[in-house]
Amino acid sequence: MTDEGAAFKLDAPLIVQGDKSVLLEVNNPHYEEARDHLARFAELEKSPEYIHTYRITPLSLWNAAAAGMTAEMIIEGLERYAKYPLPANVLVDIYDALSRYGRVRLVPDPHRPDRLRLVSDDELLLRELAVNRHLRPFIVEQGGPHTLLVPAALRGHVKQALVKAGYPAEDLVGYVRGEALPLALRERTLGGEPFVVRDYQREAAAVFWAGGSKAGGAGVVVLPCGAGKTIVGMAVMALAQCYTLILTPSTVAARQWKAELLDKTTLDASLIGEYSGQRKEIRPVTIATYQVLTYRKRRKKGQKLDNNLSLAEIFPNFALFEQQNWGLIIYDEVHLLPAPVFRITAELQARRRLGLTATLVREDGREEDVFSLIGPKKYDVPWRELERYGWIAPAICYEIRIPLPREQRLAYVTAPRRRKYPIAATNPRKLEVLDRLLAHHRGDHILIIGMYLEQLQRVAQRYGFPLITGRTPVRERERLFEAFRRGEAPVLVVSKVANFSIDLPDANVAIQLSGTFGSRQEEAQRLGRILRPKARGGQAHFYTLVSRETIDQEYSANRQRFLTEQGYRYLILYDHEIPQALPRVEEAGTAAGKAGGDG
DNA sequence: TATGGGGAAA
DNA sequence: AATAATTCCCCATA
Repeated sequence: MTDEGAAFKLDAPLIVQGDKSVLLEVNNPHYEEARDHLARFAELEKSPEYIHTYRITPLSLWNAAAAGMTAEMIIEGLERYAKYPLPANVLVDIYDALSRYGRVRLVPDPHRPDRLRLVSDDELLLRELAVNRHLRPFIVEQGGPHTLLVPAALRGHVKQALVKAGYPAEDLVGYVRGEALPLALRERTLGGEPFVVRDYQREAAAVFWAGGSKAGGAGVVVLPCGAGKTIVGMAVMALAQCYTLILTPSTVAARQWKAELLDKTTLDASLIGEYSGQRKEIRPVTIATYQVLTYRKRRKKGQKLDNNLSLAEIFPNFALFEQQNWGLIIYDEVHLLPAPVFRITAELQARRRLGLTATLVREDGREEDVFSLIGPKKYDVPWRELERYGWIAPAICYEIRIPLPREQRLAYVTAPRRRKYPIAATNPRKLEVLDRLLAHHRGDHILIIGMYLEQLQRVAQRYGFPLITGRTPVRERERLFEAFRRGEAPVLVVSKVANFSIDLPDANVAIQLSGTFGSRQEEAQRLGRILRPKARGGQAHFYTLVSRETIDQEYSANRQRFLTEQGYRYLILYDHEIPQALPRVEEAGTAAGKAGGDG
């Protein structure tokens, strides 16, 4: 740092621009501190090799405000890490956004249970909102100079409108208690291991719960993969002591929740139900999949539009929300929440809602709905905090660029658009690099992942590794996973077998031969779930092999962003640098990931 | 109660 | 935007 008060600090990592984008230098010694600060109030937009771009938006600032940040904290941090003085308009906009948060409050109307009062000290603001095009449809009447009256049933819709209008409300209407359900966290798991809730997990639960007050009870806890979001959920359940509905992205996740609840809480198995395609149990604690909820009756030929149908008619399983007096609804992986569940959530504003996720960014861009309908961000923890205590150890990610041999190159350039990707993805030179990576990682637990079955079959045959695809029966999968876990079959070739969730064993190396078109978001999440560092100290590695100068390489840009968002280091290497540029396996744990591979 | 086909999702 | 594989749901059949 140069002397204070100076206009330029050229060794600082950030450039804050007038359009509210923020550039962050990756190779700066203060990169990690600056990233941890930025991540609290800005969204990562792009993350190529050297410069990451973040964007400060009203929504990202409101989330920061909800999690307890002030404008001063945000600005102080920006000033600390910025090369140049902050543009004046950025300062103004930060103060402005933070001052807007909570300037209007939604409170009960003591005389009319069917009404809510939208109140503010700012008379003029209320007048403005009364005629605002988003909000106007919901206003029943003016209830005095500091009050607008809105229908209680439209609580969620009113909050959505207020976000659109630029004045997110603090919701102080309160919640129903729900049917009581006594439960506690256990001090030892079923296996007899001591079970201790980590400080940040306890704190996240406490901040969400806010002593049971109306100020708490709805919002999102953001924690990286592997940081124990389920435990935060259980800790909240232990505070709430009520019937709880848990929504998860898959049946496997649902069963993991059940196993965790049995393992770490005093709940008896008879109190926990699974509501999925296979089972329809409704118990005091019920775990349902998003998919079973969003199931629609097949439409008859004649009827095309759902216009005249109520939500409950379109989605018969939404009835679940009414079948118990739920006091708490937990939305696991809230960034994957399907759109129809937002619609029902708008009607459920009187129930406490906890969202759990590693990232607020959604691929469909509906972050606003998470904010207004589930709730704002209540808690997050900087990466380095978690890493320092060894709670998480994100893998190092390598993108290895491999030229396309002349023959395939020819086919590639002449192929129609839709044939290009398969040609690039199945580049035969990828197998040579794979050879070298396998040699480099001899003795490790390696997963080879791809999306073209033919390519995977070739790999499996070449080395005699077992192959698992969607068609592999569950029993067979389990047998192979078990062999993998025991080290009898240290390398497994897998197609994009289902979220990897079927109890896929931990690996410390994953090699992706061809990427998926699906959600990068999910891809990044999966990675967190499967890549655990070997024993203690050993670093986990993720390699993506892409064909150089093809759309294969283009597609990886998105993946990069999501991986960086989840806290992974991302390095780009070229095929001829393998394996020299890789950290040696024995010292991988200590080699801080700077493999030094610049093209 | 298990199995398989069809369809939708994302 | 496009793309391939896979899951999960329901329902029909045994």
